[in-house]
Amino acid sequence: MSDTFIINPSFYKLDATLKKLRNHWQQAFDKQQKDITVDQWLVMENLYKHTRTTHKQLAHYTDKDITTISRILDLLVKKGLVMRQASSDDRRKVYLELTPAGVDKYTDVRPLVLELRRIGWHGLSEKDFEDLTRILDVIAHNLP
Amino acid sequence: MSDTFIINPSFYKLDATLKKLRNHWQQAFDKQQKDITVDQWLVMENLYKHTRTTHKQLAHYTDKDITTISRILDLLVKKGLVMRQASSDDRRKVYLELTPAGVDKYTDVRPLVLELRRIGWHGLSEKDFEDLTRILDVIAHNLP
DNA sequence: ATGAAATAGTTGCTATAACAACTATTTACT
DNA sequence: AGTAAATAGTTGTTATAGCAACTATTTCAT
Repeated sequence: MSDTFIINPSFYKLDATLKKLRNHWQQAFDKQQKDITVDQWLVMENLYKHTRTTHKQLAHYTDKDITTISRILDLLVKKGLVMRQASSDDRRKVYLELTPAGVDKYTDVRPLVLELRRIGWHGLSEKDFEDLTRILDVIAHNLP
Repeated sequence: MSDTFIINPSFYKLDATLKKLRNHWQQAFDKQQKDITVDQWLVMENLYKHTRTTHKQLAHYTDKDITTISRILDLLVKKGLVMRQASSDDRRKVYLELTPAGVDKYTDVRPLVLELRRIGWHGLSEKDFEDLTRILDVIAHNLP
């Protein structure tokens, strides 16, 4: 990689694209009155996929800080979409579960999310997807 | 783009990589006691490049919300790195300028930033850089 | 010339992000 | 057994992000 590219900002474009993507998703959520944020959706998606999950595991799945997970869950619990259940085998642990209302919310929002992904990838090939994945992996791997 | 890829989360990996990148930069800044955040650095870099800039222009350069710019500048002004100057031709406008201390900070931090970019791009080719740029542009262009 | 609309910037509010400090509990060591 | 270390989770604080509402000023329309 020559210095020409070192001169260019490296995370600026990533940041700008991600913000645009996130805002587009959020506006679509808001327009359809889903009453949920993009990150709350990401958390719920993982709770749907992984049952009997702890805060720590969820933080790993979503690549979020455990403190951030704790606060997002506060909001989801307040909305009645998620339940916290104290573990009996290890009393430090708290298991997380979507409530019936949470499952309803998931099935309600899911089609919109698939459509948004379709829009985001429009005009890109599978090779592009693989390249993007690989490049991001290399960047992440370059960091300790 | 087949449905296989639609199933995969689209912004999750972008978000995860960006967070890792940003944290690595921040930790490097902190370790060398640069006493500045990554986004504050991005703002200063643009103020160095573009003289007599307004808040609005700076928001455009950095792809940040003007309210975010307003608050980042509050911090930079408090640190004595940036000066706000009321415009005489249009009294709504405020011109921004690095103070001498701000220029010193810029020249102090700049080499570290170049090194961090070098690390981030390690193992990637110029073609990778071009592909990444193109793919991100297509994604951004897919959104209204 | 005057009122409406547009523009530049700030402030209030809520959400996400990261670090540090904290509580409670469990595991490991001797 | 008893203490130290590790682990799960919460809370406090600061920064960034975005929206809405606001002030002050300028431009536009008639």
